[in-house]
Amino acid sequence: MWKETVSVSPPYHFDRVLERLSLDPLNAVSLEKREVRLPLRNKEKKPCIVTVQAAGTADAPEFIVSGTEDRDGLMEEVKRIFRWKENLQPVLDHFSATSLSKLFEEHAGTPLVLDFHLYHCMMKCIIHQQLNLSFAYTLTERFVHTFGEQKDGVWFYPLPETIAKLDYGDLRELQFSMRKSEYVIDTSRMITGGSLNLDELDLLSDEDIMDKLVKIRGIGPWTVQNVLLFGLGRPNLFPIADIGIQNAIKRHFGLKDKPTKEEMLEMSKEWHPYLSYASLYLWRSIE
DNA sequence: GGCCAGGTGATGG
DNA sequence: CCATCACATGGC
Repeated sequence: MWKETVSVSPPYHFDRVLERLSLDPLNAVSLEKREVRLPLRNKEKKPCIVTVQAAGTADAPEFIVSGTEDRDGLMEEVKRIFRWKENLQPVLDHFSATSLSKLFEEHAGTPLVLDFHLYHCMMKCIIHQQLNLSFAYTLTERFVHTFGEQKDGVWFYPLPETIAKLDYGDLRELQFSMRKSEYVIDTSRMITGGSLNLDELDLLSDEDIMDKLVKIRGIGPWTVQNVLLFGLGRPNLFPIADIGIQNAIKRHFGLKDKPTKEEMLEMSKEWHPYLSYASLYLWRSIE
């Protein structure tokens, strides 16, 4: 058993993080205890639960992180997932003079929190394609409950090795479309077969990752942008094709119709180089 | 019941 | 290269 206290640069509003995590029924969040139990894997891919509990405030953020083994490796994972090495103040300053200033006042201190594993992120993005959020969560939940594993009440995503062995029919039974079944299983087979190495992805630029991943059947620009954003934590992504972003912009600016791509590109110019935060807060505004 | 959903690939010009 | 369409199914 290990336990560590970590201080983070303010502002960092962890209760908002928990609130967002709790939207996904798969996450083991306790708003009362101000904590989340994370399903992480150590280097041997063994499931390890790590608990992250808020001990401070948004202006003096502090966390108590605890686990049972592999302290150093898992602490690094927690810091990566919660972006504890970043500082949100420059982001806040940047947006105070933009068309999103009100949004950034409202969500001040909300960090970009990553999915717990890159593979999970990729599968989740494929599953979420072209589905309403509610049904998307249902499908993801079935996927994890059927092929993942549970430990002390925390669900662990399946490994690519497990999914690569499935038949398309196994996912069809969970009400995946045939196409979605193919995308999920075929991509998992590429990973286990060695033609797609997720561990090397973070060494590449956004553009190189885009070029590499869109070649894969079932992975288009929207999916890659989401993987860059929520899988790798890249700071400057704006998923222009995303219906949620479009609706959020329409609402934020009081537009009559959804914005065109050209309008979105134009208004986003002043948001560089922090487009990912603009995207995140726009999403938050309609959740 | 009809339209839309945090898209993508296939097809046809 | 660009426009259009099928895809599966739930939610409203």
